[in-house]
Amino acid sequence: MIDPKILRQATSRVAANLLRRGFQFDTEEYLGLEERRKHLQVETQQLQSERNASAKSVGKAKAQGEDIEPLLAAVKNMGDRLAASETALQEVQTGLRDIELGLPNLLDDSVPDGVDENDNTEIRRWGEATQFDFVARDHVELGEALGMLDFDAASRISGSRFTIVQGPLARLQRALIQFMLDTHTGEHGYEEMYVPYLVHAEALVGTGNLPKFEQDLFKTDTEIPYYLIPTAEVPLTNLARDEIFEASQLPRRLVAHTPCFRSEAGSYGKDTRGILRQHQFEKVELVQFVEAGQSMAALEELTGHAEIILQKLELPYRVVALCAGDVGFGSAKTYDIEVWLPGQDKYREISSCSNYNDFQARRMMARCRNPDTGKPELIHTLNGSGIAAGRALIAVMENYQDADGSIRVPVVLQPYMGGVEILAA
RNA sequence: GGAGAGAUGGCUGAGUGGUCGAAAGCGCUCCCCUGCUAAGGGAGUAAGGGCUAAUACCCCUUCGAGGGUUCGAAUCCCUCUCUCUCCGCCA
Repeated sequence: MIDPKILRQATSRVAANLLRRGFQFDTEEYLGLEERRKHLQVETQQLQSERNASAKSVGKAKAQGEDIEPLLAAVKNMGDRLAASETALQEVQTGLRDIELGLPNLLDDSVPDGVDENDNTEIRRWGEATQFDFVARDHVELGEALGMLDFDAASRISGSRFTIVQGPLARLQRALIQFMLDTHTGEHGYEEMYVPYLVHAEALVGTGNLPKFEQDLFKTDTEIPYYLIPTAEVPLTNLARDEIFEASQLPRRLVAHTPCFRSEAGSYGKDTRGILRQHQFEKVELVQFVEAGQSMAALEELTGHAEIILQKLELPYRVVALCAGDVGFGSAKTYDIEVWLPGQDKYREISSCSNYNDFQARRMMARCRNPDTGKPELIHTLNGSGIAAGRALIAVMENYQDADGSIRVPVVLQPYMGGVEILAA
């Protein structure tokens, strides 16, 4: 959520910023409601104040044994006026909140202009696109030939966009996850967390997934609905909900491995081959809580933490800064890390690192006590994939393939593979 | 799944219709005293919001959440959620 104060004091500036995303902010509607809100709120609070004063005087008179009937008569109609005013106010406030919850975050000034992924800016590259002296196979071909990826079985069990990973390849995915967790906890100062995979709606409102993106989520039809998490960002970031941290507790760095569940509504026909885009995939997620003012530096740092995973795996990648039109709803600035996939002969997203500044913090009341003023202030939240394990598995398969279709195990993963160095049929 | 108890400020814990946003203690902050790794005295110490140039006044809201009764609700009524204890079941 954008700071309501900024919203009402600098409405046109906000609208101009959001327009960079291609988002049309109806300022007329907003300002109209805001004007009504102000009027109604002042009026309601005035009536409440009168109500309180008269109730107090009734109590006082009664305590002194005076006749309270005249007093009661005097305030008789006040209740109705107050109730009407309160109802009207609440309606307007609900309307305003709906608008505010639907507004994307303000973009940071450093975000490049552009409308879609074609306008993203490459920041840096690491490594050289892998070359083979044979025709590179993609992970589907490799996995099926090895007998370690089974799409038919998965579709019989669950339908499309699911996969069965078998044997050593399943272990390789687990090795990737273990390796990532160990690296982030051991070398980057993150605390490992185990978190719920089912959350209630409020948690998703906090991160910005609701109310706008319900169609992307899986939802249970239990009496109290649960949503399957689309990313560990949701439970991890919500750990800051209603908290007031001491400055000494920040920055707080959290990491969790979870499965992620996405309905992929609206992505029909896109990436239908292989395990690139699944309803269920494994991911190691990084989240940071930092003081306002620290978040841009933290974004660089967090992105670096994700990059190191790829460097240690010796997988070539590039980092791109998402352009204004491609930055996600709640993010102020996002870097994507794209790994080289020989099977597709291009770079594909394997991590997305975002600075949400106070956007999520405001929705979930996540604060930190300013040591100078003693007052609570909103923290900034960041998150990034560190990294997507399913896609990392693809990247390892395709970059480490040999002419005979076998797959070498990256050196850093070998300790996690019980000495296995090659996956072969 | 069955039975019972509970949910109050950073913590413990009073408060069953009227100056209660809330006693007391602990903790914390500041000041005073004190020649010693301590004790004593005093003051202060919730969050959100409105108004505003203002982090100044003033005002509103909040005692798990949501409704209701009332001139007035932490206190009474209803619904829900969560926590704890016991029984059953279970990984």
